[in-house]
Amino acid sequence: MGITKTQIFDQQQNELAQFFKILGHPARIAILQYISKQNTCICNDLVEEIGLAQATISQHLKELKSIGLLKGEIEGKSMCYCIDIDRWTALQKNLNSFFNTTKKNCC
Amino acid sequence: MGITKTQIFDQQQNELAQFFKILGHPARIAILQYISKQNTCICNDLVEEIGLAQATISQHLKELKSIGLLKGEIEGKSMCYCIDIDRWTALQKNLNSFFNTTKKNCC
DNA sequence: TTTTGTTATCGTAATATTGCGATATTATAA
DNA sequence: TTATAATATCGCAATATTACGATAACAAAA
Repeated sequence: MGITKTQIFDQQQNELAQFFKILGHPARIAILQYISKQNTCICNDLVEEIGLAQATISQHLKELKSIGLLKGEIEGKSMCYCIDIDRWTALQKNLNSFFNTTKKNCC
Repeated sequence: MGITKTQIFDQQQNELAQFFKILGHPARIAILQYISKQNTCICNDLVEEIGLAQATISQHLKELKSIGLLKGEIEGKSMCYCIDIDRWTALQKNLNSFFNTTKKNCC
């Protein structure tokens, strides 16, 4: 066992859970917060700023990219990772929609 | 390794990540959605509705309770699990605050 | 008191995540 | 071309999560 039974849930539930899951790590929260403070972002900065190994940071960036929250552009010999505003806003809207439609009380 | 280095992040980052993490499972999303549709909630219903074993559902409920999203009241010989509206609203506000303060673009 | 129904907890197996060193890749600089 | 610097990927070890059967706990009904 141990495998999440995604097949018994619908696409909306799986997608929503996936977004939440990716955001559910303090390093990834910290990365997003740090990037949003900068005008440009280089991974190397993050290694010093966050305090995790370069390989680990790279992995977290990859996951944030996987849900479209970050987009990376090659800039010289380093990478410029940026928050994708359109995606960011869409995600926020999505989450709020979940919160607003799922809150009726019962007892 | 494999242990998340919570000590290198601040409380706000860890808490936020914890909320996201708990919401990051389709079964827990489905549970919240189902509860919000009902007027009362009994765990037994959930087992049939969601399609996971009773022990598994109970575990997911426990996690949702751990961040205060659900409160359970004993009602006869079954449990009435409800969404805690105050907590729910506070959490939504919290997440929106994160989204609003963390979105400046760079490139 | 005994039975019955409901939920919680324990123990365990399967899988996923986290983190890092080592190494590959890629682009500029020398 | 050969360094050099930045980022990505691989492989692995440690830990966490997911799921479930078995069983405990507990309250109402018989």
